[in-house]
Amino acid sequence: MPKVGMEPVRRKALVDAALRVIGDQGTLAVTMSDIARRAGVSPALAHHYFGSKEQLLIETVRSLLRQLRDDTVTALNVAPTPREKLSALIRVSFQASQFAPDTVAAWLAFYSEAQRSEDVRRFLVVYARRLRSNLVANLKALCSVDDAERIAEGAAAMIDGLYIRQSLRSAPIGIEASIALTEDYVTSHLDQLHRQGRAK
Amino acid sequence: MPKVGMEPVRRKALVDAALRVIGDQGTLAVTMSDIARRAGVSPALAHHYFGSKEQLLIETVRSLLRQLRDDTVTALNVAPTPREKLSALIRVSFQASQFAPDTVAAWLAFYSEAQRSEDVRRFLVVYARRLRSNLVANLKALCSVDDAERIAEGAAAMIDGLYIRQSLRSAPIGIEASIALTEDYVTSHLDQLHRQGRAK
DNA sequence: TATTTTTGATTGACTCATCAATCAATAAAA
DNA sequence: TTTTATTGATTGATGAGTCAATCAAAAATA
Repeated sequence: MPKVGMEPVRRKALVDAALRVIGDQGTLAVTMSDIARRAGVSPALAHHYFGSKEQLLIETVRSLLRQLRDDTVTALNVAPTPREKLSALIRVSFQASQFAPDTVAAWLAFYSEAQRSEDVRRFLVVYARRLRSNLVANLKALCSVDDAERIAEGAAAMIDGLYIRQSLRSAPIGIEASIALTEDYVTSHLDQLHRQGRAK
Repeated sequence: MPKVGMEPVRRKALVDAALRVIGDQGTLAVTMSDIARRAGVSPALAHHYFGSKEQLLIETVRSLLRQLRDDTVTALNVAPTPREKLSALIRVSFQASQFAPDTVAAWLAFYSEAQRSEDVRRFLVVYARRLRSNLVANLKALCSVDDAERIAEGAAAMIDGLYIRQSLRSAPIGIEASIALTEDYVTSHLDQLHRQGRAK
């Protein structure tokens, strides 16, 4: 069995397994055994490569965020105009992979963990800032900085809120409806500024 | 010490203590000992009255929701017109007691727990439905049912989203700003319908 | 009124299970 | 042979839940 060069393979397998287990159980209170079993290795190996559960969890948030960032960069590159970039940002937030019940559950778990772990909190703050600044940057092309910041704040809140409500699975809102609602928010506010002669 | 009729006193003290400890630590993974200590009794007594940790936690969500419901009823009674009732609903959501960091942390923890506990989930679904139906009921007086449902969905999402973002304490949005953003959302959409002649 | 009995309140000590973390041992490649 | 990968076995800590025993108020009885 033992082959050389397994480290990166195992690390990735363990991080992926962690995300799946966390999504499944909807909590960070999963055991190293659960994660290791899902990754097909022994718990001891997980400790060997990550040192501690905390560290594995941190790598897991990091990985989730990296995925989202990469998707965002790609989507932004494809969209030509500021207005289309705004739509792209919204679409990426609700894309299937992000909006799947398991992923939503994992996000929620990380938000909760951020109350305790300064490291996890820092990562989530980075995500919040990035979304906000992407929105502001493109809104600025369409209205004043002040208005851009206000609209960005609202849109970001609406995106996060739709996630939370998705997590309850009571009246599943659906990807399309979520996108429409957020698009509508942005459009409606930009239109309003337009009528008031405050748009660019 | 032992006096008769302590049961209701202890139950309340324990539920209150649970909420405080959960808010403090930002997680439901608190020990019965922590809760009992905060309530000034032994862990055994907590078990005696609630049977299990799960049950104490359920009573705690129930209590949080009851508080919110009572505040909502009061606020709605004071507001005379539908439009003012809408403002009242928004204001209650962000009132100081609900928006305090500890309370926000507790809400988040419960949302996360809802992924596991069907009981907790049910309570949160009730909250979500109640907010939605209160919003719809008053919006219906101002626009069509379809529009009312759409706007209610958006406003509810925005409220929940502002909570989440509050929990990160990165760029604290503040009570006033949160209320303004949500008010703005409702006003702006109602105005839009008005211009399109779709308002009542 | 004085005494006994009953009952609710309360806890310390204990059990049992779980889990993160460690480590010594093994196996395969280099 | 040295290094890397891997695990089974073990440990130490923690925490939920149980239980038998204690204490004092209240109720019943004399």
